[in-house]
Amino acid sequence: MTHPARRGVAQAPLRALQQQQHLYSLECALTRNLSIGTNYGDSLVWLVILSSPDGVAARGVAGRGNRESFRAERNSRKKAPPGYVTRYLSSICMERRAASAARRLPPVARRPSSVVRRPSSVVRRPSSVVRRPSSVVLQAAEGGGAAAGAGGAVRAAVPCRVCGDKASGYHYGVTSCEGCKGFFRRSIQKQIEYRCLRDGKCHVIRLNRNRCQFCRFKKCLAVGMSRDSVRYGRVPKRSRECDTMPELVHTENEMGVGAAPGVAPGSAPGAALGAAPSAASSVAPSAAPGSGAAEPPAVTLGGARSETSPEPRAREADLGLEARAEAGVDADAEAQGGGEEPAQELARVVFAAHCNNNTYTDELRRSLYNHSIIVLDDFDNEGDGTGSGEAALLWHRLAARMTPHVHEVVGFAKRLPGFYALPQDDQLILIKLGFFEVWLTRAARLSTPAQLVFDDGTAFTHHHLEILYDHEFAGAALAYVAALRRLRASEQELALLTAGLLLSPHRAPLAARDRVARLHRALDDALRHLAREGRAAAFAAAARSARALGRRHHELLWWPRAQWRRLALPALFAEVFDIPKAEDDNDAQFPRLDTHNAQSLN
Amino acid sequence: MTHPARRGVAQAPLRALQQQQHLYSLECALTRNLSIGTNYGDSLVWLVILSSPDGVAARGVAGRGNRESFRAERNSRKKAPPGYVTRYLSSICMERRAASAARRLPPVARRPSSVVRRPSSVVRRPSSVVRRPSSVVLQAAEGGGAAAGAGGAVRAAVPCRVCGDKASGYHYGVTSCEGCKGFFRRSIQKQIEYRCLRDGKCHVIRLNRNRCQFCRFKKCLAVGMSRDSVRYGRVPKRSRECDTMPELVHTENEMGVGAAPGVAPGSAPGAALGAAPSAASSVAPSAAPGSGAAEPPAVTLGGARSETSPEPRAREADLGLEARAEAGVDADAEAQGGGEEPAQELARVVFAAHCNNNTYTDELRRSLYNHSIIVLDDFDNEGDGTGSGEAALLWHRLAARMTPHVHEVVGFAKRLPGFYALPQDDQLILIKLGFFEVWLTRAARLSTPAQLVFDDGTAFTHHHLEILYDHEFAGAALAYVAALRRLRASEQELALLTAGLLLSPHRAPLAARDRVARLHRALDDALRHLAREGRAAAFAAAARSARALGRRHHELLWWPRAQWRRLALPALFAEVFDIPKAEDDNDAQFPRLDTHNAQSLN
DNA sequence: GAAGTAGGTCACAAGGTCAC
DNA sequence: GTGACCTTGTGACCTACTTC
Ligand SMILES: [Zn+2]
Ligand SMILES: [Zn+2]
Ligand SMILES: [Zn+2]
Ligand SMILES: [Zn+2]
Repeated sequence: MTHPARRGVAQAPLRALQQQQHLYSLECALTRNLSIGTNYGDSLVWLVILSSPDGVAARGVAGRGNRESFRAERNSRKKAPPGYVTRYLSSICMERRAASAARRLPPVARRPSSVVRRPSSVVRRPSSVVRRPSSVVLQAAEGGGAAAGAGGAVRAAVPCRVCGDKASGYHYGVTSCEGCKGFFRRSIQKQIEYRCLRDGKCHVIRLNRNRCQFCRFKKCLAVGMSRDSVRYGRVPKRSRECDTMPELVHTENEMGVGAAPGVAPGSAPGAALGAAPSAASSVAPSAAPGSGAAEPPAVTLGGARSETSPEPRAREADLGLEARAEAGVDADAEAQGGGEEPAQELARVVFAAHCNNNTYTDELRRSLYNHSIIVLDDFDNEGDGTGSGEAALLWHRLAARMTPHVHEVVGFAKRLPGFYALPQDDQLILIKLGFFEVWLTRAARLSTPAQLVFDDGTAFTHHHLEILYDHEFAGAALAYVAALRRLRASEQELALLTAGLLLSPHRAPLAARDRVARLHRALDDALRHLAREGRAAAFAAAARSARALGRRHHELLWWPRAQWRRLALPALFAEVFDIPKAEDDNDAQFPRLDTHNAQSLN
Repeated sequence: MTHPARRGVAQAPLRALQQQQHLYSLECALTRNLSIGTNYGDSLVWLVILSSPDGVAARGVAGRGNRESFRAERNSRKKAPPGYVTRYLSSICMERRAASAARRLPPVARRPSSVVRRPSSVVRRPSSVVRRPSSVVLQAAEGGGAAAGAGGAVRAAVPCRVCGDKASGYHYGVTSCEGCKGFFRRSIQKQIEYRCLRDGKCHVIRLNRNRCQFCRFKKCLAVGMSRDSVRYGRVPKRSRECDTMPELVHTENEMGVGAAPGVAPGSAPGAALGAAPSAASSVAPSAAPGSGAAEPPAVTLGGARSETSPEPRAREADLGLEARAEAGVDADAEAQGGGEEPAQELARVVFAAHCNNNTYTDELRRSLYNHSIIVLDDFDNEGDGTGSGEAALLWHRLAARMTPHVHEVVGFAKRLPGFYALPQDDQLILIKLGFFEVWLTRAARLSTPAQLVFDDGTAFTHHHLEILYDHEFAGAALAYVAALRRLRASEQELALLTAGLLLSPHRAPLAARDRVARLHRALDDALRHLAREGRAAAFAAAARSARALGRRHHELLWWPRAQWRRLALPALFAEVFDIPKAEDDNDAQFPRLDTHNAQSLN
């Protein structure tokens, strides 16, 4: 665990005290829960509260058998030059044995040929140190092999998440090319200040990546490059793909909800998995139309909708299925827990988890509205001059209100059947990437089509969201909220919906993807069972929208990531969103992007 | 649950806080504290890793049906339906009883406070053991649902003493991860000489362990890694828990220290562990990093003196270590609650309350400094133009870090003998007006004469304070902090001092002023008793300073009070400081008069 | 044997280089 | 400034060996 995946996604500072006693009783936990209601600060409390005796760790990996090893590992020989690909689509099968055995095999003789290599370079190295010949050799070998493989053809290269060029490995936490790797390194080494001459929305692709440093760097941050995400050393064996699940990782950013045209800067096809070909294909289409001048983005866009479901499943846009809520949804009433069928059983458990870890209730909403607490802060009337300052303030306001919910979501997740048994890294990944989606979904309860209302009665309007993120996202988020409201989902449905968002098997590098997929399916079934009629489709659409928003949100985090030092956001908040923070490093700081255009206040 | 409660809470967090809290058993409280202790505690990783769903144990995916596993779940849920609601109100009632009952008994019970307390430390491992990660198999074990109840099997991941990553075993005498093990091996194999590019105080954690070899190696040595500490072969049956002991070693180079001896920054004095010392010495020279140059020297604290106390229990002891020794207080020691004289008895109770509700411990301080986490945000380098914007941001940063402590102070107050019996309004007043003073006093533990350090490692300098308040106040606050540090107060003394600040009879409109006065006097006596010599006078002076600061602070709050709408600070924070907030005007539901309530008290 | 660690291995990525 | 190429450190896994 830990390693690769987590490293990338997770930042774990406080590990220091790892130990934890456990003597809390459930009572205690529940009780404690009460206090959480309030905002802020409960943080730590939760930690303990939820702890179980023995603390822990349930790491996944099925009990006995490792589930059959699917394709027996593609053998040690790395396929294409870069073997990283695999990393993303990790698999669970942990057959240590098998793997090792395999690897142990013919290490394949690496021919020393290359040793000779250009002497010149060697010479200049001042560093004394004994140099390991072996490595050199290897490298050389690699090179050669790679070339060959490439020629072999099909092994399509994995694309750089930033510019789409052929990636050379996993750099700074992201599959990227040499160019972007170098660029990012230089950027963080010296305090460079970039500036975009245009609107700060340049599309970054291989052909024009050097045209706007600002946007390139921004993109780097958006896809998650960070010094904190570096992964050293050999990549854990386990990460191997198994059951395909071609779900692309990120990539398609539909986010269609808002109806707004997706921006899709993130493009960077996540690599359809072993399907080198597939990846290629995905690209192709795009290329065709645009003639490729400078718009690879088109790709994503197109992909957005198409993607998996060609069928009429309500597009998120239509999420607004409206649909009468009645539908006897509350069926759940039979909580009496008799021997019901699994779906119901599951629904009940999830619902319980939801109730115990959620503050955005209808009741709260009523309370807020009743007292007409909803307050639109007249923030905007204030100094708008300093775009950056405004954004900073807003991020803090957001963080202050969102942070407490991290605990809730974690608590919720932990009570979801099967979640706790997943590898810890997976748990972290799921939470980090799913948090926003779940939060937004929950917040929808309180919100209105025009504003996102927090549990303390304050709210953010489209204007605020626009400053925080960008115009499109603001619109999409509010649209999602509105659509969800129109759905009039019951708490039970919401519970299942959010649970599904959390246990989303599509998240990038999940080690136990299949298990997650199974859990997800179960949740899906339960939701479908609960929501009769067309509502099921509506929920599915909502989930898609939420995911798209989540992906986009993740990218839009580039701003706070770049400004982290100045913002100094709450630790937990920073952690969930992979925003660097003081504890993480003492030196290197990110270059400051000029905040102006950086923001999409246009 | 939650909801209902939350509603209430939302309206009056503080009040709610007060009311609840109590029903937790001491156990619970203590436990909770644990996590809090580390402050850092609030990390996502921790949230996920350390806890398990409430009591529910992890359950693997059952053979085939996830459904299966799902089913298992519920028994844990003792309360019927998601018992939401009601919980809040009832709890309040109950708590009344419970509270009184609790209070009534001899505080004695608090036994192991010491033991439990200190989180990080050591003892942790309840169960068996450290299972090396490699044994993946083991991990998998939990597959069966049944396991849950048993609670067996699951073991927490043991952290690397050097970087906090997951340890893979006991290497070179220290529980460490593969990375650190390999790093240390290479380091001692080839005589490498590392150099720190900074001040030699880099915080070493998984995320940045590769950024500074010098500091990593230093840390390795500090925690006791050494070639001759190796332990071969199977581990003797029972010797288990011992290996953790070493803990204290560390390098506590409290600020003061660092500068001092110029040498061995890390020095790892005590090195409770065997081997370490020798190694350490060897390093120091090479590095001689700090060379004192840029240290925050001045600080009086001789710090280094530190522990050495071999015995295990000492650890948390160091908590109060210093003074404590002489005072013979040794609180816990006598936990057995013998019939001591009232003053001591009181001191003990207060100390316990303090320990259970305070994050600003010496340990944390050591940890922060040790890792030189202290980060001066370069905020000021940013746009200073917008004074207002800057201030707003700073207020948010302050609030984000201060808010969590409101809970602590409330918790502390509630455990103070007599406090809970006071009229609720008095309780509120005391807390509202005393909070800042108590907080500042506690924060002094971490701070330096030049900056106010928060528990997340970030800090505010005079400059920042000046922006928040004003020049004079900034200076006075820092001066107070410095003075307090010079006093070298033990935790026991600090506990009594802060208790006195809280139970200050001079606060404006107290209904039960006389009672408060009485309580205050008792505390005062206890403090005087504890602090012999002239220290008593010093403490009295400190208390006066604190009060003065508190008053001034209250006045200086005019700014955030006036700007509340734009700031939208966290609810709890706003409440303690009587800053208007959205919910407040609901009754009036309309106008936003800025200054509005605020002056309720005083 | 079983349990458990030092050391070795070598896939991999951070950084440095230096023609462009 | 960029990025193909190279050097070197890292750390996941193993093997060999030690101690119970
Ligand atoms: Zn690229
Ligand atoms: Zn641009
Ligand atoms: Zn380590
Ligand atoms: Zn260093």
